[in-house]
Amino acid sequence: MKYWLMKSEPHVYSWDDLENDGKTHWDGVRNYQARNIMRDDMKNGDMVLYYHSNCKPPHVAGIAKICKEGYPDFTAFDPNSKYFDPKSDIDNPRWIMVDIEPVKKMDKNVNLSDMRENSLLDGMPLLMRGQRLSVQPVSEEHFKIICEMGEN
DNA sequence: GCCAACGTTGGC
DNA sequence: GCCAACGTTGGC
Repeated sequence: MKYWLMKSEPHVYSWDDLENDGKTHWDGVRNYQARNIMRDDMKNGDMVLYYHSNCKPPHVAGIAKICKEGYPDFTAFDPNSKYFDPKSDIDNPRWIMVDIEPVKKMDKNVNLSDMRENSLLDGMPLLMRGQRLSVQPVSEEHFKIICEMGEN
Protein backbone atom coordinates (compact mmCIF):
# COMPACT_ATOMS: atom_id res chain seq x y z
CA MET A 1 0.00 0.00 0.00
CA LYS A 2 1.14 3.51 -0.79
CA TYR A 3 0.48 6.88 0.79
CA TRP A 4 -0.31 10.20 -0.85
CA LEU A 5 -1.22 13.79 -0.20
CA MET A 6 -3.83 15.58 -2.28
CA LYS A 7 -4.43 19.31 -2.16
CA SER A 8 -7.78 20.98 -2.45
CA GLU A 9 -8.83 24.54 -1.87
CA PRO A 10 -11.59 24.33 0.72
CA HIS A 11 -13.64 27.09 -0.89
CA VAL A 12 -13.67 25.01 -4.07
CA TYR A 13 -14.07 21.52 -2.62
CA SER A 14 -13.57 20.85 1.08
CA TRP A 15 -13.28 17.82 3.30
CA ASP A 16 -16.89 18.41 4.38
CA ASP A 17 -17.95 18.36 0.75
CA LEU A 18 -16.22 15.01 0.37
CA GLU A 19 -17.99 13.63 3.45
CA ASN A 20 -21.33 14.89 2.21
CA ASP A 21 -20.80 13.36 -1.23
CA GLY A 22 -19.49 10.06 0.13
CA LYS A 23 -16.89 9.99 -2.62
CA THR A 24 -15.69 12.16 -5.48
CA HIS A 25 -13.77 12.04 -8.72
CA TRP A 26 -10.59 14.07 -8.58
CA ASP A 27 -11.05 16.10 -11.74
CA GLY A 28 -9.22 19.11 -13.06
CA VAL A 29 -5.61 18.08 -12.51
CA ARG A 30 -3.70 19.57 -15.44
CA ASN A 31 -0.13 18.82 -14.50
CA TYR A 32 1.77 15.96 -16.10
CA GLN A 33 3.63 14.83 -13.01
CA ALA A 34 0.42 14.66 -11.00
CA ARG A 35 -1.31 12.99 -13.94
CA ASN A 36 1.36 10.31 -14.11
CA ILE A 37 1.02 9.57 -10.41
CA MET A 38 -2.73 9.11 -10.75
CA ARG A 39 -2.39 7.05 -13.91
CA ASP A 40 0.49 4.80 -12.88
CA ASP A 41 0.97 4.71 -9.15
CA MET A 42 -2.28 5.14 -7.27
CA LYS A 43 -3.99 1.86 -6.43
CA ASN A 44 -7.29 1.00 -4.79
CA GLY A 45 -6.96 1.20 -1.02
CA ASP A 46 -3.99 3.58 -1.03
CA MET A 47 -4.31 6.13 1.76
CA VAL A 48 -4.51 9.87 1.17
CA LEU A 49 -3.89 12.89 3.37
CA TYR A 50 -6.57 15.39 2.41
CA TYR A 51 -4.89 18.80 2.48
CA HIS A 52 -6.59 22.18 2.42
CA SER A 53 -4.45 24.71 0.56
CA ASN A 54 -4.87 28.42 -0.05
CA CYS A 55 -6.58 29.02 3.26
CA LYS A 56 -5.59 30.23 6.70
CA PRO A 57 -4.00 28.26 8.04
CA PRO A 58 -3.27 25.56 5.46
CA HIS A 59 -3.81 22.13 7.03
CA VAL A 60 -4.48 18.42 6.66
CA ALA A 61 -8.18 17.98 7.33
CA GLY A 62 -8.70 14.25 7.06
CA ILE A 63 -7.74 10.87 5.68
CA ALA A 64 -9.20 9.49 2.49
CA LYS A 65 -8.48 6.50 0.31
CA ILE A 66 -8.42 5.65 -3.35
CA CYS A 67 -11.61 3.87 -4.35
CA LYS A 68 -11.23 3.92 -8.14
CA GLU A 69 -7.99 3.77 -10.08
CA GLY A 70 -6.99 6.07 -12.92
CA TYR A 71 -9.45 6.69 -15.74
CA PRO A 72 -9.96 9.52 -18.23
CA ASP A 73 -10.87 12.91 -16.79
CA PHE A 74 -14.06 13.55 -18.74
CA THR A 75 -14.16 17.23 -17.82
CA ALA A 76 -11.38 17.69 -20.39
CA PHE A 77 -13.87 16.75 -23.13
CA ASP A 78 -16.58 19.14 -22.01
CA PRO A 79 -16.43 22.57 -23.69
CA ASN A 80 -18.59 23.94 -20.89
CA SER A 81 -16.21 22.82 -18.18
CA LYS A 82 -13.59 25.19 -16.88
CA TYR A 83 -11.21 22.24 -17.17
CA PHE A 84 -11.92 21.77 -20.87
CA ASP A 85 -8.79 20.96 -22.87
CA PRO A 86 -9.28 20.84 -26.65
CA LYS A 87 -6.02 18.90 -26.97
CA SER A 88 -7.46 15.95 -25.07
CA ASP A 89 -9.71 13.71 -27.09
CA ILE A 90 -11.76 10.68 -26.18
CA ASP A 91 -9.65 8.26 -28.18
CA ASN A 92 -6.45 9.52 -26.63
CA PRO A 93 -7.24 11.14 -23.29
CA ARG A 94 -4.57 13.42 -22.01
CA TRP A 95 -5.81 13.78 -18.44
CA ILE A 96 -6.54 11.16 -15.82
CA MET A 97 -8.40 11.19 -12.53
CA VAL A 98 -9.06 8.82 -9.64
CA ASP A 99 -11.93 8.54 -7.20
CA ILE A 100 -11.45 8.97 -3.47
CA GLU A 101 -13.68 8.46 -0.47
CA PRO A 102 -13.38 9.76 3.11
CA VAL A 103 -11.98 7.46 5.77
CA LYS A 104 -11.63 9.61 8.85
CA LYS A 105 -11.75 13.28 9.69
CA MET A 106 -8.82 14.46 11.79
CA ASP A 107 -9.77 14.98 15.44
CA LYS A 108 -7.96 18.25 15.00
CA ASN A 109 -6.51 19.84 11.89
CA VAL A 110 -2.79 19.41 11.37
CA ASN A 111 -1.56 22.83 10.36
CA LEU A 112 1.26 23.38 7.93
CA SER A 113 3.15 25.37 10.57
CA ASP A 114 2.95 22.43 12.98
CA MET A 115 4.30 20.11 10.32
CA ARG A 116 7.17 22.48 9.62
CA GLU A 117 8.06 22.53 13.29
CA ASN A 118 8.13 18.73 13.57
CA SER A 119 11.63 17.54 12.72
CA LEU A 120 10.30 14.01 12.24
CA LEU A 121 8.79 15.28 9.00
CA ASP A 122 12.05 16.62 7.57
CA GLY A 123 12.28 15.81 3.88
CA MET A 124 8.56 15.56 3.31
CA PRO A 125 7.84 16.87 -0.21
CA LEU A 126 5.03 19.15 0.98
CA LEU A 127 7.50 21.03 3.16
CA MET A 128 10.16 21.43 0.48
CA ARG A 129 10.63 24.84 -0.96
CA GLY A 130 8.73 25.54 -4.14
CA GLN A 131 6.71 22.33 -3.96
CA ARG A 132 3.48 22.90 -5.82
CA LEU A 133 2.35 19.46 -6.94
CA SER A 134 -1.31 18.99 -6.08
CA VAL A 135 -0.84 15.23 -5.86
CA GLN A 136 2.30 14.00 -4.17
CA PRO A 137 3.75 10.96 -2.42
CA VAL A 138 4.08 10.65 1.36
CA SER A 139 6.24 8.07 3.10
CA GLU A 140 4.52 5.57 5.38
CA GLU A 141 6.46 6.97 8.32
CA HIS A 142 5.44 10.56 7.62
CA PHE A 143 1.87 9.49 7.05
CA LYS A 144 1.68 7.83 10.45
CA ILE A 145 3.26 10.80 12.21
CA ILE A 146 0.73 13.18 10.70
CA CYS A 147 -2.12 10.88 11.70
CA GLU A 148 -0.83 10.98 15.27
CA MET A 149 -0.56 14.75 15.15
CA GLY A 150 -4.23 14.84 14.19
CA GLU A 151 -5.37 12.79 17.18
CA ASN A 152 -6.67 14.35 20.35
C1' DG B 1 -2.11 41.54 -2.55
C1' DC B 2 2.68 40.20 -3.12
C1' DC B 3 5.93 37.43 -5.07
C1' DA B 4 9.04 33.27 -5.43
C1' DA B 5 9.09 29.06 -7.68
C1' DC B 6 7.94 26.37 -11.22
C1' DG B 7 5.62 24.61 -15.59
C1' DT B 8 4.24 25.55 -20.24
C1' DT B 9 4.27 27.84 -24.59
C1' DG B 10 6.02 29.30 -28.79
C1' DG B 11 9.33 31.94 -31.65
C1' DC B 12 13.66 31.31 -33.49
C1' DG C 1 16.44 22.41 -28.54
C1' DC C 2 17.04 26.89 -26.33
C1' DC C 3 15.07 30.31 -23.64
C1' DA C 4 12.19 34.46 -22.78
C1' DA C 5 7.63 35.43 -21.71
C1' DC C 6 3.80 34.25 -19.50
C1' DG C 7 0.50 31.86 -16.33
C1' DT C 8 -0.33 29.40 -12.08
C1' DT C 9 0.32 27.94 -7.42
C1' DG C 10 0.04 28.85 -2.83
C1' DG C 11 2.34 30.49 1.46
C1' DC C 12 2.86 34.64 3.71
